[in-house]
Amino acid sequence: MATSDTRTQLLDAAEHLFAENGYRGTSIRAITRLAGANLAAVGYHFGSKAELMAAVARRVIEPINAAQCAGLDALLARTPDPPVGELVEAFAGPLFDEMPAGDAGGARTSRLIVTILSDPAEEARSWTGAEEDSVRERYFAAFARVLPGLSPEELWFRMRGILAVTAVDRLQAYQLPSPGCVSSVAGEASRRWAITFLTAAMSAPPIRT
Amino acid sequence: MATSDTRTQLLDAAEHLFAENGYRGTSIRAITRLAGANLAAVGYHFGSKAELMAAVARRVIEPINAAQCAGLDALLARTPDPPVGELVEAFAGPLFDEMPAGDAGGARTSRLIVTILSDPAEEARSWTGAEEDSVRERYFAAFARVLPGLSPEELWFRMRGILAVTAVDRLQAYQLPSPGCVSSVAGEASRRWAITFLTAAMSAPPIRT
DNA sequence: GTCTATAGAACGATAGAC
DNA sequence: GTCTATCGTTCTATAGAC
Repeated sequence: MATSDTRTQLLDAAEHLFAENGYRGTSIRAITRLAGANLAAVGYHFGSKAELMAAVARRVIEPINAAQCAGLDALLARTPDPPVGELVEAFAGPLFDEMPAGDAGGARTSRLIVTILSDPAEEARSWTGAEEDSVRERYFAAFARVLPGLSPEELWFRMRGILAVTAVDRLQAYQLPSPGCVSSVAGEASRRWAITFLTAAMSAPPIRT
Repeated sequence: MATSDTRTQLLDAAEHLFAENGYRGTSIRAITRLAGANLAAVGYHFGSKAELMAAVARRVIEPINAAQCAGLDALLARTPDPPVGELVEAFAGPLFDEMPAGDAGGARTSRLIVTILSDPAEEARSWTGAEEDSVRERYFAAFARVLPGLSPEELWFRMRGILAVTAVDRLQAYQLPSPGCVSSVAGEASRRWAITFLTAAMSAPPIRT
């Protein structure tokens, strides 16, 4: 791999800094400094700062997508009507699992995903692709089948609720001061809390329209 | 009020642009241009861009806080153990209500709140104050009373879930492409969906530790 | 209280030597 | 594939006239 260990170093550094400071809060100068590379390296390897961010987003999102997809396949192979809780777990679980790349992982990756989903920069519109959309549509169909009373609109609202709770979880833990009696949270407990919380929420009776 | 209609114009313009483009994505040049004011006006009236944002945040958050507070008072005046659903409504409802300032309101205000809560800029740490913390602690105590089986940590997780679902709702609606069969969402329906979703979630049995 | 003018710093991108 | 050097832009903040 003489062909660019630099490329990977840049991806690692960018993932770290974009998660920490957001897209606009991160300069290519800071990225190349952390990566031990030259200022011009981003332009050479990725073309621009926006394309570097797109590559970072792809690398983080791909394993999550694959796990969501595999989980749904495994579930539907057993039965066409899985319990709501197992659907929730297959959909939300991968968002809590450790990411292969990066060091401390968890919290920072969560923050990166929130950045990808919510950064107001115009460039952000191209950070996610058609694959994520198709996975979400497959889950949408599966949920619709086991929750037949829900209108498509309310079901879509609930699925966005899953994303909100899982993606924002650690971000808000990081920013909001908690009441004195609350000790710091363990990652694995947080995963089970989320599945419980969201399974009950998804199973709520539909609104009468 | 010869003494500065400009001040209000700046607040309105800043609220609009910060919600649309985030803190770093908004320049004081854009703010003063939209406000019809001079470039130096921000420095004169607020001291700096960061202090302007703090003022914007205060103006948006204050009525929400007051409504949350009043709702809890009214509830506890009736009974010390209100139903979970009414606690959820008193806590989350104000986040859905129209804001007095600003024009089109709803969706943009939601995005502004997400910016306030999640902007990675270091300045953002001072955008919320002690009052919001104390309101959250009062709700925390009320929820703890009617949901006695929950550990403080799991309860705190669930309260952050409420904030995540309500605050992120319209933001994600704005950014994620929805499945084809989902038509665009009405604001008032979204409020009832959220209360239903969150009441069921808060009422879920606790995790065995 | 409003304006012009500018200081001073940071940024993304790239041309061209090696 | 890596580096230096720099161009052109944009930003916040502020000094000083009115």
